[in-house]
Order: sequence, then C-alpha cells, then structure tokens
Amino acid sequence: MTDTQAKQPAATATNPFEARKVKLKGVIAQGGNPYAYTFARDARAGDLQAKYADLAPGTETQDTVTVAGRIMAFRNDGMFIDLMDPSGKVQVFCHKDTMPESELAKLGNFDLGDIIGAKGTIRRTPRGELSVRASMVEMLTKSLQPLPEKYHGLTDIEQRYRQRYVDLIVNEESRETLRKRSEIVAAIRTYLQNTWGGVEVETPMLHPLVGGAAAKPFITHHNTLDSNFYLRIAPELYLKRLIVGGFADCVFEINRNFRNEGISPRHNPEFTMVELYKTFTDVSDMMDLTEGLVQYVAKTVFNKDEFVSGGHTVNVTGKWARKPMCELVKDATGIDFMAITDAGEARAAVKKIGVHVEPNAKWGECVAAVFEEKVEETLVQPTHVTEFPLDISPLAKPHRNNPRLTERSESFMRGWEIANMFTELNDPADQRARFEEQVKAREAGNDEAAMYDEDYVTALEYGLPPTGGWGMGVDRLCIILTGSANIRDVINFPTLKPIKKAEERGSNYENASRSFAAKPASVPAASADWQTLDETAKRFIIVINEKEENMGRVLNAAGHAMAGLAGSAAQGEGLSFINYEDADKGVHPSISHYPVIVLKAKNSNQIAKVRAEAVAGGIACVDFTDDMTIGKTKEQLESLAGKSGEAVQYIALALFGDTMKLRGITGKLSLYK
RNA sequence: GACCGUGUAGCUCAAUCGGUAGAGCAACUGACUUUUAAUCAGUAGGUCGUGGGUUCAAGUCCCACCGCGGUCACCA
Repeated sequence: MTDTQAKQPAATATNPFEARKVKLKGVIAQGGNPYAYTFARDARAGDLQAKYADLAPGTETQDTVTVAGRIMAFRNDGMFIDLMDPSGKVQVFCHKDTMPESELAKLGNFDLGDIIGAKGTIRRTPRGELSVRASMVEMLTKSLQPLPEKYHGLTDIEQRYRQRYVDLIVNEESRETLRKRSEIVAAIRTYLQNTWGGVEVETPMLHPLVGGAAAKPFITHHNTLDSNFYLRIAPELYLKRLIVGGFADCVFEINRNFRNEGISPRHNPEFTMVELYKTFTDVSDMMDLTEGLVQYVAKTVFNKDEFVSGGHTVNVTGKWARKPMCELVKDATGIDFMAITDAGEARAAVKKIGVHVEPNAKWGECVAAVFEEKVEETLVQPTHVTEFPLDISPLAKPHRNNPRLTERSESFMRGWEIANMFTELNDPADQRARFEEQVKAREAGNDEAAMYDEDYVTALEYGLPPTGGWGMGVDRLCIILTGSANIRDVINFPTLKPIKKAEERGSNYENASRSFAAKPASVPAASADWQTLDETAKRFIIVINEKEENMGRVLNAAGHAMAGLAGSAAQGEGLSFINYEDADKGVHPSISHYPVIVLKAKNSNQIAKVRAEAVAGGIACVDFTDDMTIGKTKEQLESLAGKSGEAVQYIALALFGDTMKLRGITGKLSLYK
C-alpha cells in the first residue's frame, strides 16, 4: 500500500452507520477481518492499572503486553485510544515512531465502539496516563452502531433498560451496580452454605396450584399435557416437601418468582428471592440469619457498615431491634390492640386515626393497616417486627403464647420489608383448615388467595420436623446496598412493555400496496365470468380495533362484518361470487379474486372516522360494535340504541368498494399483523 | 386506573410574545500532533411523537391518541 493510499479517507458517507460499513470494507481491503475469530491477549486493562500503579509519569518500560477491548475514546486521530475491557481502561498510544506505516493505516478504519487488539510496551505518559505504546493494532469486531454521546452517555431511562448492552458500555454506574448484584448473590450463597449448612436446590417454576404467598399469578399452558400451569409466586411448599423427605437439614433456593401485579420502582413482575428452611430452628433463629447475612454481605461485598439509600443512612451492624408489631403500633399511635379483642372495636379504633380498612376487616387486618400506614416507613434502621397477627398470616404457626398472633417476623430497613421469617406450620390439621379458609376467600373473589394443595397436606401428615423458614427479597436488598433508586437499576433486563409495531412511523401504505399487488394464486378456467372482473377495481377492507386483544373476538368480529357485507350491503356494489372447481369437479364457491386487506385502527374513534368517510364516499360498510357481542339481538338493539357519538365502541368495520376511494380513506392505517 | 411532567439531528439539549428550527458531541473533508470530553477550519445531517384544530403564520396555543418518566392507587 502506498503512502497516498494509506492516507486516503476511508469513508465519505455522512450517515454514521453507513460510514462504518464503508470502514468495515476498508478493514477487509487492508487484509484484516472485521469479525475476527479470536485474539491472543495476555493482559487485562484493570490488571495493568493495578500492576503499574507505581510507575512514574514519563517512564518507558520494555514490558510487552497484548490487550483487547472496546474503543471508548479516540483522540488525535487515533494517536491516543482509550481501550476498555470488563476490568477497566487503558490507553493505547499509536505513534509513528514505534508503529509501521501499515499499522498506522489501520487507524483510519477505527471508530468509537470498535473492539480492537493492540500489542506494545508499557509506559506512563508524562501527563500520567498508563499506556501501551503500540507496535501493532488489529480490528477484532467492527461496531456498526454509533455510541451515545460520550460526555452525557445514555440518559434516556427507558432506552437504558431496553438496550442494556449500550447502557453497560457507556455507563460505569450501571456496570458497577449490576456487578455488585452478582457479588451480593454470590455472597448470599456462600453465607447460607458455609454458615448455615444450606444445600442449594431447585424446585419447579411451573406450578399446577398457586401457593406459598398471597399474589396474583401468571398463567401459562403446556401443550402436550394440555394443562395450565402457574408461574410460581413462591417456592415455599416445595422446599418444605424436601425437608419432609429428609433431603437435608437445611435447604435453600435462590429463586425467581413471578407475580402478575403492578410495576413500580420497588416491584418487577419477575423478581428474585432467597428462601431457606432449616430443621430444629424457629423464627428467632431466622432473625439471627437475616442479621448475619446482611452483615456478611455488607462486609464481603462492600466492606461497609453504613449504606445511604433514599436519603436515609442505614447502619447494619450490631444486634437489630426486635419488637412485636402491636407494640410498634402502640408506640406510634397509642392504640393498644392487644387490649382490644373485638374486630368491630378494632375497626372503630382504626377509623378514629383516619386509616382506611374494609368494612369487615378482621382484628389482625386492622393492626396491619395501622402498621403499614403509621409505622413501616419509620423503620429506617434495621428492625425485626415480630408477632404478626394470625389474621394476616395464613401460613404461619400460631404463637406459642398467644393464639391471636403467629411466630412470624419481618425484617425492615429504610422503611422496606426485606425479609420474612417463620416458625413453620407443621400441624396438618391446622394447615388443612387454613387451606379451606383460603379456598373460601378465593371463591369470594380474592384471586390472591392460595389454592388447596392436598398433596402438601399429605406431606405434612408424613411429618414436617420443627422447622424455621426464611425468605429475603434479593432485589430490594440490592437497591438498598447499592444506593439505587429503582428496582430496574439492579435487574439486568427489567420487564418493559413490548414495543408495538404500530409505533413505526408514517403510514403503512407501501405495505398495503404490496398486499394489494398480490393476486390470487390461481384462477380456475372453468368459471364463467371471472375474466370480466377487474381484480384491481374493488377490494375488501377489514379494519380491526387494535385494542381488542382477544383473538377469538377479533376473528368473530371480522367474520361477522364480512358476512354481513357479502350477504347484503355489498350486493348492490357489484360483488360477484365465483364457483371455483378442482380437478375432481368439486365446487369451491369463493370471492377470492377481490383483494382482502386487514388493517388495524388505534381505537374505536379512528374506526368511527374511517366509517364516516366511507359513508360519505359511497363505500359499502358493515359495522361490528361491542354491543353485538352480548345476548340476543333484542338486547343488542337496545344496547346500541342507548349510545351516541363516542360511546359506540367499534371492534371491527368491513368495507367494500372502489379501490382508489378506499386507499384515500384507509391509507393511513397499518396492516393488522 | 388517576394526576403531573415529558417527547426537537445518531446522542445530550436549546429555540423569548406564535414569525427563516439551532448548538455541543458523534459523522464526513482538511489542518495540527504527547492527548485526557484534544484543538482549529469547513461539510452534511430534521416527518419538531402521531393525527386533528385555531391562525396570514404553529416546535410553540387547543383537542385526541401513542410512548416514556414521576407521584398516587393496586400490590409484600
């Protein structure tokens, strides 16, 4: 390669993506591979930074290293390149004194974001930056997508979650937080194994019954078994079956759970818990576990005692306070629920301080309501709340000294519940009674109530030894310890609303045209009049309200509307039927030589607008409104008769008529896919 | 679900009372060469979320819709 060629601008395109593709070809032209197979690096950036921390500015060494990573900065046309790998950053110094012309020429095809390798000697520049004085550089993976602006990085919160890979490339904070999460989980595992003798197990995520917690489940379906399953809301009942089986004295599972509930800065639909069960321990031992674990994680992962989160400073050291719920409520409000035995009296007391409870709330539910309203957020420093009321703890063992209470505690930090502890219920008769109550609650409309798990009761009848149970929310612990503001910051890929195709800009007119251009595959010669029909003059269009999610209803609506159209309204428009014939002389009546286009509308209003235009333009149309999905014709008539304007909800609209007119009316709608 | 906020170039953001859509970074062309968000000169890059409306004139005002965020509600 000549000197002039080497300096030839590699790219002229102004679009960043196209410019990078030009450079990608440039890499190939230089004999490189823009998507290399491997690269023999022998050093990581972070390790070098540590190893040469004491190297004085201006020092050159003869230590030769080979590094690889992503280009994060590209100064002086590539003379200074910041290379980042998962361990850290190191500068690569590409100077003409130590790099042959053929190597320097490669720089012209480098961009921010490319993965490259470099070989050279270690030095520290006079200004103090540790560098690799390169003798060779090599493209390893060409990045076609431009990185976000280097100073501000990626700030769009949604995009950070949606494209976490970009977020991780450019935001050190995100890398740090998510790596800490991994370390926290590893520390939890170590602590439970080493200090508590826990055996890590895996139990099903597909549950035939909902149980182990109060939450709404996701439902999924197994095709071959033709059965519905629930994604687990808690692993509890399976873990205790293992204890019954004598599998181990102590089992735990770091478990993903799924709850079909709201999303908030503290709730993700799928979230991680740890649950542990250990024989011959009780709720009091489990409180020791919470403390010990948090302190262990704080020490080994962060080497800190205090954590700043949500404007609070939380100190996790020492012996945590243990207080009964009723006592905390009494301290905060003066109400002594222990002195109240009647639920009605409890409700009156609650009402007096302006806390809302259901009209038929039980005693324990009143206590809990006041606790949540008045106490919870004040529990900033680690606190164990003990002696939960039985009424709100359907799976906990009654307290040994007071049947209204249970052997259940929860641990709080920065006002959040982080752990839940029990002396496990091991009396099968009691368990059976609890399930029966849950079933009643479910039948009364509480879709969070547990289902009757007969097999679990059977397991208890074989005998569950005295056992302590413990559960902790890993995500919340991570939020607090990493000082994050949102649960999404501690989850690699948080649940987001799927992006709808409808968001594609502009009309899908081209797509519609393409569908339009697709002619029937074959037209039978046996038919009499098909040749006289102009396939392009008229067409059917079905407009579906995209908000209608039930596919059965959509098909039903489309079918109804088309049937109505074909059967009456469109007859006057010159609609023709053809009897197709197969080789066996079988007749297939059809109208398929008319293009049928299925479009979607954003909502009922949009359908109404299309309809108004169609009517004005003399297009035959048939409506399908939600009124037509109810009862008998008489009720449908009455239902619609009571509505005007926007109250009329269209599910679908079928149109038949002149192609050009229909294009004008429906050109802005997208294809229904 | 309710309320508030927000949506402008690949990225981060401007645009006064409604009056020719701008800057920095990234990109491209060139200059320079021990830089640290390199610098300097130039070039290109826009469906102002979508659709209506008011107006001589709309990024700006009004309405509807969509996305996102926050708060609340729901929810351990």
